[in-house]
Order: sequence, then structure tokens, then C-alpha cells
Amino acid sequence: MSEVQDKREPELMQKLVSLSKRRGFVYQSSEIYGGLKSAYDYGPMGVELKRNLMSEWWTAMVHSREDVVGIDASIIMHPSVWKASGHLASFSDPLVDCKVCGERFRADKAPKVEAGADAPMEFADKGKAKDAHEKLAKLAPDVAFTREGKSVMGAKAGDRGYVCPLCGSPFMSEERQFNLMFRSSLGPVDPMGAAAEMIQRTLAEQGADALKANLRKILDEAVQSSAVYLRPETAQAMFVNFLNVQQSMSMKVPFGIAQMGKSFRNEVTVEHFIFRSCEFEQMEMEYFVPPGEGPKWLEYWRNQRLEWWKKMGLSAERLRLRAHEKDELAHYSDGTYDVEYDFPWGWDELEGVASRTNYDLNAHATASKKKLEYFDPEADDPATGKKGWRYMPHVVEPAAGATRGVLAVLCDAYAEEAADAEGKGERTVLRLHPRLAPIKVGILPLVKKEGMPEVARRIADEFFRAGVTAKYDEQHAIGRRYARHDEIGTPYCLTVDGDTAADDTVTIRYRDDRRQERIKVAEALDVVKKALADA
RNA sequence: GCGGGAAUAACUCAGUUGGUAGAGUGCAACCUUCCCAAGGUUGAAGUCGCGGGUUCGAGUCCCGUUUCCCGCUCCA
Repeated sequence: MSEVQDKREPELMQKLVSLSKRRGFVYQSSEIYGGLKSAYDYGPMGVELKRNLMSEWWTAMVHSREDVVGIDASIIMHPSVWKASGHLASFSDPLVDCKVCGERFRADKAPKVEAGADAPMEFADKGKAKDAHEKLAKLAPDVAFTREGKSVMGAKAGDRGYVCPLCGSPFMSEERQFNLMFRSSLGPVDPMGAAAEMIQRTLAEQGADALKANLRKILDEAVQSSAVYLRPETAQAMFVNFLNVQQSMSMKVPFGIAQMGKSFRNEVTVEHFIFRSCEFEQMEMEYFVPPGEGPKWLEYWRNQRLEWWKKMGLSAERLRLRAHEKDELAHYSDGTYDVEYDFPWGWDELEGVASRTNYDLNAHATASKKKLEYFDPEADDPATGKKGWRYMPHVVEPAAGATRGVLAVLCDAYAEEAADAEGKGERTVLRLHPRLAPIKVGILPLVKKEGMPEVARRIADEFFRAGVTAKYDEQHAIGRRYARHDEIGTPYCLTVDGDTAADDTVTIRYRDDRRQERIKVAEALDVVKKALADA
């Protein structure tokens, strides 16, 4: 069986979840209270893995380049940021689902029809009309519907005063407020107190009917005055800090601002373990370029990012770039590529590399009335042909999911090896990139006597002092200890044996092929450091 | 949001027509062991997801609920 087929096993996710818990990578949040939906905690191994991945990103995107600098912005930002970016509007409009054709739409944008008026329905073809007719018979058994070609007649508009924009049906779900952003309130005063007060006052001054009619509005107003939102993406902090960063660091376009951190979205559906959760971690970079250079940099960054994921050890054949179709593009983008990974459930997004034009800077410039522009004294202004060009940069954004990255890395690293002809060597191994591995070195006395533990502990101390994650381990037989380290992805094990006392050497054992070499104790730290650097 | 399945020890699971809670692995201690989950002895560990109900008695039957998985739908 090939490895590819191994990983296609439907149980892979279950095995990963089980291993994650058993070996301290990921636990369900608040497990002793029955768990919290879609919230996960990173255990001692998981936190190392995630930090290593994010640290590799930071190194590649910030430290190793002079055109990108980092920031670490507040998760809570001024509510106007989300108003300007469009998140507040699109995240809070009341949505309804048509019960006939399944279309989901904004109630305020739907065609208005007076209550009681005829509501003829029209479908794409006769077959769809027939399906709809059958569905309608169940939805409203006491109405006599008639079908004519692609149309179904007989329905009357209801009290809502609108019909489905797609098929014209008046049958739809309740209006639902989709709050995709997490709302909270800033300040120690409970906004519910203000709400209660306003309700009491309206009741006293205007009576019960007025209160009933305006209840929702009153509540909204009371909450809105102190409302703040947890960021649904880290990107906006980089747009609103564009001038701060550009001026304080004297950055010249093209340049980028990078940020890693948590974001929050009330996803409609959460799924696939840590893949899509309401609280997640992003690694985003906004790269500011002159107008017209978006396509060039989009191509540059999508290739850079694909290569980076490969460097992190993900199999090349499980990675691909996919261009967004025109109708798939977000409102702010004129071109987007997804870096996709072939997860156990199929291809899915790891990172989006989007050309965001000047949409965001423009939106914030308009809303804040600040000039979010860049002046290039060297370039010629294309409009006048004169030296000196002031413009609003365009942006190319590689936005990666750190949490998704961890899952991809785990999926790709997981392998089960069958026993050999002698029935030995069966194991589960995480073939993590050595720099991502939570523990770099296992330090093991072959047996727990003859001074071996003492020597091994001295070697371990040396690694601790050097800041290389190491684990001293004397429990159980040597084979089990190797197996345990294989399961958490430890790339190297140093074993003190009977020869160590005589010639100051230990064996170094490699995780992937179980190969062993003898090396000098004095050189062990350097050997491991070099292996990590070269990996 | 809809439909289906599941939840018993840290993990994987068994538990018969309702009658005192089980195994393997792992974990801990000791012995043995000079290299790939070796062997032996001993031990700890479970309000059977949670809450109700039926019953003399519920892991088992019924209702509710939470969480996870699969499919659909939806979102970015």
C-alpha cells in the first residue's frame, strides 16, 4: 500500500485527534465540562509545534527580508475600522433562506411585494418547477398551486412584504441576524443595564405597544454605544497602521507589514477538528506596491508562499495553487490564488494570496478622512509626467492560517509503518520537519545503571542551556523510548551506552530511517544544531 | 441550519433478554535487559458525556441536552 493511500484512510483524522490528545498536542477545550464547540487547547507538544511553525513564518517573512516589518496590534480595534472595511455591514444583515429554492438572501434587498398580493414563482427549467411544485404541496397543503412550464402560480405574499429574489416564492425561514463578528462591550458598565433602563423608560412614557414595536431597536442602541468587536482578520490593523509604519520606519514602496495572531469568526459551520474553528490564528502580510504592479507581485508572492509550505515539509504533490474564479472573488479583490492542501477530506485552503487593490486603504482614507498615500520623490507621476508621484498603494496579501498549517503539517507527517518479516519495527511516526518538531533531541541512557543516567543527564543539561528542546528519558526499554519519540516526531535521539564511559561517544539515532551513528559527546550539541540548520 | 452515526479507564474497544464495571495498550514502581513498542512481578486509574424519566434495580429502555464524526447546506 502506498503512503498516499495510507493517508487517504478515512480514519486518519480520528487517529490524529486521538494521538493529539494522547501525546499532548491538542485537547478539546473545557473537556471536563463536556467540551466547548469548536474550541481547542494546544498542549505541551502542540504549543511547541505551532510556535515553531509561526516562528519559521516570521523568520521567512520578516527577519530574512529588509522590505517587510512586523507589528503586533490590539485584537480589539475601533468599531469604525470594521464599518469601513465592510465587515460590520456584511456580517450583521438579517438573512433569510428561501424554503423553495434554497437561496439565502438579505431581507432588506429582496423584492417588495404587498401582503396578500399574487406571488408567481419562476424556475430555471420545467424540472425545477416540478420539484418546487412537489415541495410546495408539503409546505402549504391547503393552497392550490398550478404549474405552467417553468412557472408555479397560486401563492400569495405574506406579512413579510417581500419574496425570494431568485424564484419569487413567499415561503422562507425566519429572518436571522448573522453576527459573524464576536461582539463585546468596552468599559466596565454592563450594557444590559442601559438596555433595561431604556426599556423601563419607553414603557413608562410610551406604553407597551410602543415598547413592543421598538424593542429590537432599543436593545441595539443600548448595546451599540459600547460595542466593540474581536477582529475577524488581522489584516485591518496593518492597513490602519500603514502610515505609522511607513513613516516611523522610513519604508519605501514596495514594502510589507506582517502580523501573526488570533482572529475570531462565528462561522456558520465548524468542521474538521482544528481546521475551521471560531477562534483561529493567522499569519498575514500586507505588501504595498505601486498601482499597476499588483499582478506582478501577486505572482511573486503566490510562488513564494507555495515554496514556503513545501519547505515546511508538506508533500509537493499534496500542495497546489488554485486561482479563484471571477464569481468567487471577494469584493475587495481583483485576483486571488489559494494555496491548497490535500487534506484527508480533500483539497482545502491553507492560505489565500489576494490582490486587494487599494480597496482597504481607500475605504479607511474615506472613513477616517486621512490621506493614506505614499510619496515617491524619484518616480515620475504618470498623470503629469513630472518628477514626484503621490499615490495610494495597492496591496497584495498572503494570508495563511497558522492553525490550519498545524493540521496540514500533522496530516502530512503522520505515518504508520508495518512490521518487518520478523514481526518487528511496527510504529507510528510523525515525520515532522526537524525545526518544527516539539522536541529536537531525546537523551537516553541505554540502561538505568552503570553511571549511564548521570552521563545522559549531563548531556541533557548542555542542551537545556543551549535552548535546544531536549527530553531526558530513562523509562522502559530502549525500543519503547525510541517509539515514543517517533510518535511525537523527535528527529534525533542520543543514547548513552557501555562504550560511552570508555571513549566519550554516544549513538545518534535518526527518526526517519532509524539509522545510527557514533559521535563524540563533546560534538553532540553541534551535530544536532547543524542538522537542524541544514534541514 | 437539516439528516445520519457515536460517546464506557489516558488511548482503542468489549459489555448477552435490565441484576455487583471488563480487556488490550499506555501509565507508575521494582527486577531483568547493551539498541528499536522484549520478559517478569506489583500497582493506580471509570458517578459508563451531562440532566431527567420508567423500574425493586439502568452502561443497557425512554425523553432532553452537550460534544465529536459523516453527508447536505452555508460562509470566507
